Amino acid sequence: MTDAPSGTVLSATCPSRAALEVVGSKWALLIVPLLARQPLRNNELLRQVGGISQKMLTQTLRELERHGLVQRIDHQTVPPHVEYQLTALGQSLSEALVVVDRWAERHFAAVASARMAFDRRR
Amino acid sequence: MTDAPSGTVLSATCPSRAALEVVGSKWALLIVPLLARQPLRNNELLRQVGGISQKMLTQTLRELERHGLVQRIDHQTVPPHVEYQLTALGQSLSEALVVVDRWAERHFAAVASARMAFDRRR
DNA sequence: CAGCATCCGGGTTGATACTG
DNA sequence: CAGTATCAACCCGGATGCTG
Repeated sequence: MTDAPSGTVLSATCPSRAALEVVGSKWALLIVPLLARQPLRNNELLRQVGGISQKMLTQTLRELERHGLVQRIDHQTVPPHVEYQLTALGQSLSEALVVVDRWAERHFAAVASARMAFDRRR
Repeated sequence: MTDAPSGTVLSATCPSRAALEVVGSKWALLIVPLLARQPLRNNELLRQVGGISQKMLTQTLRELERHGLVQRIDHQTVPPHVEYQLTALGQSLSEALVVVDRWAERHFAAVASARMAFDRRR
């Protein structure tokens, strides 16, 4: 990402930026809350997160792992048994996301109707 | 988006999904908190949000407006003077986002070092 | 079961130029 | 100042097929 030319401010500041990248991912937003409940395996995630492809799942999980939010636990058995669970850092994030989730649930209707009203007048 | 085949659950549920789209936008996450402080004009946003292009800015603002989060105020003057400010709905969202922002600021270092450690072992 | 490699179509983004 | 239009580049993400 091109770094902010001077004049950029506060919440748009570099530090938050980097961490916000994590949140920017549509799928991460869905996966983290799921894992907050309990560790899950690849296939379970595949099922529970509707509409995600195997590719995107692995990709997102890797990214979450990379950012220290998720821990990959390979039980080293045949057939393979791998579990994903949140790290302490991941859990702290999930607590923040819960707030957003709650907002989404509470205000979903308002957003939907705003959108319909807006689209109608176009 | 292909809708979730049965078996999908809770936070991955339709309602949250739709509202989460708003949050999914990288730029919205930066713009909303900025507007929470005070209404801003196009150019001010362009400056304060580092790295965004005019196109993306307009596009994101339209989307936020469409979702009922931002209100566009055209003062009908020459030269043009347009301000963007959060609606009540937008402000309620910003409160949720503040939590995420705070998380980002607080845990930025941890994320960064996790990433470096991860990348090193590749 | 978990996951990688590959191909590839389409949506998203940036650059540039132009309008009111 | 605020914004649109256009075009090309790029990357995302799905589908498929294969491995341990």
